[in-house]
Order: sequence, then C-alpha cells, then structure tokens
Amino acid sequence: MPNKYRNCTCIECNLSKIGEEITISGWVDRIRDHGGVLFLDLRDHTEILQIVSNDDSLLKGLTKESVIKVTGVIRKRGKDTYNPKLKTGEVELFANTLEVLNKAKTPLPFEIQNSRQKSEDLRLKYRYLDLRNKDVQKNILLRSEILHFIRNKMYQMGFIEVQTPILSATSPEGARDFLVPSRTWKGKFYALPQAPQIYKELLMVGGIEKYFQIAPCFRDEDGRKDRTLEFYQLDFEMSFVEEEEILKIGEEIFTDIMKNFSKKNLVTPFPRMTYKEAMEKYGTDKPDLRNPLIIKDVTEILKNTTFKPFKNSTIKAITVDEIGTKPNSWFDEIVSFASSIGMPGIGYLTFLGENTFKGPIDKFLTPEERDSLINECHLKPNSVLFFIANHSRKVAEKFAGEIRLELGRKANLIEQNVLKFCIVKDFPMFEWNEEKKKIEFCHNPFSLPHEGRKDYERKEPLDILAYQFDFVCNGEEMASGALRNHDLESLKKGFEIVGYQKEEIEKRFPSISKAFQYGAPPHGGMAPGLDRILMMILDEPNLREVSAFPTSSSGVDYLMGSPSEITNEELKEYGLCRRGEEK
RNA sequence: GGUUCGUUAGUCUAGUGGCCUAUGACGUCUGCCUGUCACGCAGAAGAUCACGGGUUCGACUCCCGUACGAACCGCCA
Repeated sequence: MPNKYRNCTCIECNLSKIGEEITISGWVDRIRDHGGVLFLDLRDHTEILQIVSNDDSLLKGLTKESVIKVTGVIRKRGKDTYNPKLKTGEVELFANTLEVLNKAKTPLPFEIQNSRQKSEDLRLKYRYLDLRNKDVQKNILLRSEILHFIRNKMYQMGFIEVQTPILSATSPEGARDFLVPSRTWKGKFYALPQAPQIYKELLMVGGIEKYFQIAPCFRDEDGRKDRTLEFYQLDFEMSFVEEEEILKIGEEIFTDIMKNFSKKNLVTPFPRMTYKEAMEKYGTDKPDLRNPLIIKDVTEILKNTTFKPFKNSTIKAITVDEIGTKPNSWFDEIVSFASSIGMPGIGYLTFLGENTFKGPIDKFLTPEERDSLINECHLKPNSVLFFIANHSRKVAEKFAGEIRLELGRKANLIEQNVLKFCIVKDFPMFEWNEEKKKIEFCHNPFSLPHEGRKDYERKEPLDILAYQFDFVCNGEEMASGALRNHDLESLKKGFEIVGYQKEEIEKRFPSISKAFQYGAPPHGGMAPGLDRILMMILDEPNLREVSAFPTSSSGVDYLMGSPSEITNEELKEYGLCRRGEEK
C-alpha cells in the first residue's frame, strides 16, 4: 500500500513503470560517484534498484547502509547499460529528491556483501547487519517456508496444533533444566521444558487423539555444532497407534520436506535396522549410510589367536578395498587418528591375493584363520583389513564406529549429494553406566517395552527392548520417537529399576501418575528436529546459520548481553541471594 | 570438567628471535572523473600485535598462565 515512504518496492520497478514518478525507500547498498553522473544502489527486501543523478550535492555525506527515501522518475536504461544480474536491470530511477531517514555510522563493522566470511562472534554481535546479507536472509526465509509447509502438512493429516506451557516443572532424568525463580513463591522454581513430553501424553489422556506442535525445547547442556540451548521440534503424538503407523507418518513427513526443499537425492524408502544391528555393523546408533564400509565381527575367527592384543577381546574388522598401495604415511595417519581417540593401537593387514597378507600381524595367523578372514571379510587383492580389538564389546564397537567414519572420509568413500536416511529401532530400555555403576534409561523413560509389564516379570532389565526409534540422516539424528507406556504400574517399575522409590515417582510425575489411573489410551509419537532438518537441507556447518538470533556455541547472546548479572534487589525479590550472603 | 586449534588497524590477512618505525587487500576519509553496476585513478588517516608473567642482550615471533572464540570428548532420557 502506498504511503509516505514508498509507493512501490524495487522488484516492481520494471519496464511497465517507465515515465512514472515513484517514491521508494531502502538501504544504500553501494555508491558509485563518477563525477557529473553518480549511481546509487538502493536495496529493499525485494531487490536492488539503481538510482541515478547528475547532482552530486544529493550524495553529500551519504554513507553506505543508511536508510533513504528517493523520489524520481523511472527511466529505461540504454541497451548497452543493462545489468542482467538485477531483476530491475533494464530500468533505473532518475532521482529528484533524496532524504536520509537514518544515517549509518562509518566504518561498518564489516561489509554486508561478504559478512558470511567474517568471524562468527562478530556477525552475531551485529546480527541485524549480518541479516541484511541476502545469503543469510535466505536461510531465515526457507525456515519460514518450511514452517508453513509443515503446518499445512500436519493439518492436512488431521493433527491438531496445541501449545503447551513454557513455564513448567523440572523433570528428572535427561538433560539439565533451565530454572526460572518464582517471585510469588519464593524458593520455588519453574523449569523450561526439555520437550513437551508429559503435556502431549496428557493431551492423549485428554482425548486429543492427534496432536502436533512446533515446540521450543530447552536443555542446559554444552553446545555442539548441532546442539543449542534452545531448539525447535515438530512434536506430534497419536492415540491408538502401533509403531508402524508412526514410522510411516514420520517417513512421509521427512520425504515430503526433503523432496520439496532439498536439492540432494533422497533415497526412499528409508531402510530400517535394529539398534543391535546398527551397533554391530556401524558401531553407532546413528549410522551414516553414505559410507559403504561395514564392520565385521571376527572374534570367533580369531578366538584362538596367539597375538596378545587380540586375546580375550572382542575383535572388529573393517575391509577397505583398493587401498593396499597407499603410502605408509597414509596408514600412519590412521594409526595416529586411532591413538587420538584413545585406542591403544590399530592393526591392519594388506591382502596380496592367493593366501598371502602383508603386515606385522600376518605371522600370528594360522592358514585356517587366513582363509576365514579372506572369505568372511570379502577380501580382494589390494584390500586392507583393519582390526579394532578391546576387552569390552561396547568399547570395541564404539572405536570401530569411529574408525569406520575416519576410513570412509580418508579413502573418499562418502557418497556426495545424497540424503541417506535410516530408521534405527528396538532400542534397549536400559543400559549399564560403567562409571556410575548403575542402570540408566537408554533413551526415553516413557517408552513402552516390547512385552509391556510382562518384560519386567520375565526378563533381565538389560535385555528389555523398547518400541523406541530414531530417524537418522547422513549420520545425524533427525528425530526420536516411541510408543509410550500407558500402563502406570510398569512405568513405575521402569523408574524403580533405575533407582527411584515408588513415592518419588508420584512426587516427580504427579500428573502422569494420576492421569494414567483414569483411562489412558495407548499412544505414541515422535519429534523431528526442525533446526537439524534446515541444517541438512541448507548444508550448513552448524545450527546457528538457520536461526535468526542464535547464541554463540557457548550459549552467549552478544546482542542482548545474556546471560547477564542481576542486581541484589532483583535477587532478593525472587527469594535468591548471592553466595556468602544471608537469606 | 578435558583435548585440539585460534586471537595482528573497522574487517580479512602477511609474519618462524634483530631486516617490524608491522605486509597486502577491502572498508573509511580527501581530491579527480558523465554510464558505472565488486566503477576507475591519486593521496591520507587508521594497530598499546588479546591480557599477565617468564626466557633472552633483544619477543608479534619461544615458554607458562588467564580471558575470549571454534571443533571435539564428557554431558545431551
């Protein structure tokens, strides 16, 4: 709508406007003063428009990135002065008046056009300038499109959008909570939700059978490139479902989003594997299937080995074809990588063909062992077989997983321009924490064991599997989901196994403990990470690039200056006091 | 909490013990230029080399510590 600032935007300035007098506002992108004739690129959210004038007093004192309002007449450019790079490149605005609405200070902290190459802390400190860069803005625009797309999709599938509280209660297990002191109830705290888990289950008890929300989640843990203090999940939950239905819907959502927004090839359908299989073949619960290498367990083949480091150990092997002729330095780098991740060593053998190997371990092998390795590990001449051994099976798997990734990277085996999803399911309900010498939940305490309460009666806790799954893409965890346990007794049993008293559960989860006594439907759902989806689509190196106002990796917001100190008065008002001061 | 790497004008960067009174580019400022569009040309200003200590005749450079940043491990049901 025309107003005193503008009656059109840059993109609207085309051949149809020739001869018209227009008023337009925006930022000064560039100034080119030729003496006698001067050019100015005016930028708004749509495009750039070239302004021309012969009056050099018009530009007196004008600085880049100032906000100006220009009135003038649209002219057709001479043919040889078209600028094909601009959508407005066939026209220009001959300025009559130019008014500075807000002058920009000079020099700028960085040039807008190449802000993406600047150091990140500087960009974040001046995020509003960084956002003026079209390449930076494009991520925020895509985020908007995907949010729009997801909402449409969920509504189409019959889900109901429900917002759940941000000021909530602290939850045991899981990540550290962000706490918010209550002024009214001194000494008591709200907690920001790590996920709307309890609320969505209560919605199921409340008869909202298909719920979704694009939910903010907060976790007070150290950052990573794909982990921030606050992030968004497409959280959804359904009543009266079986696991397969959730997996199908999850797969449909991911497929639709990726097909619509990613330029990479999406491989469908998503292959599925159990947690056990993932750990055995890939050494991780989030396998990167772009990497063709597979881990083979050779413990049985080498059970009688005389090679000391392999004795009484789980032995994993990885075959890499066609690298036998790499220089020694190549293998030395693998060895030093192995030691950098804490491995005592890594053995390898080059297969020369026939029955012959080259390598220091060869002399410890019997002819039978050689034959078995050649057959079981599918060795071809010039293949190299890497051995990862450890007394602990878990540790051997973990190291093998890391070596698999490193070998894939180093041998250039990672397939490019492809999105390879997989669904990892049947996570164990519990796992043993060696350091704390106790049993812990492996994933989500609210998940349903395969046999429900029967599992608790018949099985060792560590053998119980859950209807718990992850969606993984290119080695990144993209979503987590589960069928939930709606049987209060077995839910409590689970908490008892990790060391909670019965009363404690009722105290910690008063809502669930009560609600599940009044007719809780079987239910389940999942939660794809919105920020990670964007990171994957845009091929960004970290989550901060897909958010308008991210904090630094260490959780500092340089724009707002948060976290910030507060005064003693404020502390007192919230019923808090500084260390060493009396209450 | 741990490991690794980093910190030099507004920005990015060169620099490997004396040749540094610190290089180059972009930006900024001044002047010239009537068709540029990453305009061009000429000139100028701009740096307690993150901070503190040490080694040395001498430290931007080597060592230790601190702060800050990033990636990773731990942590993230």
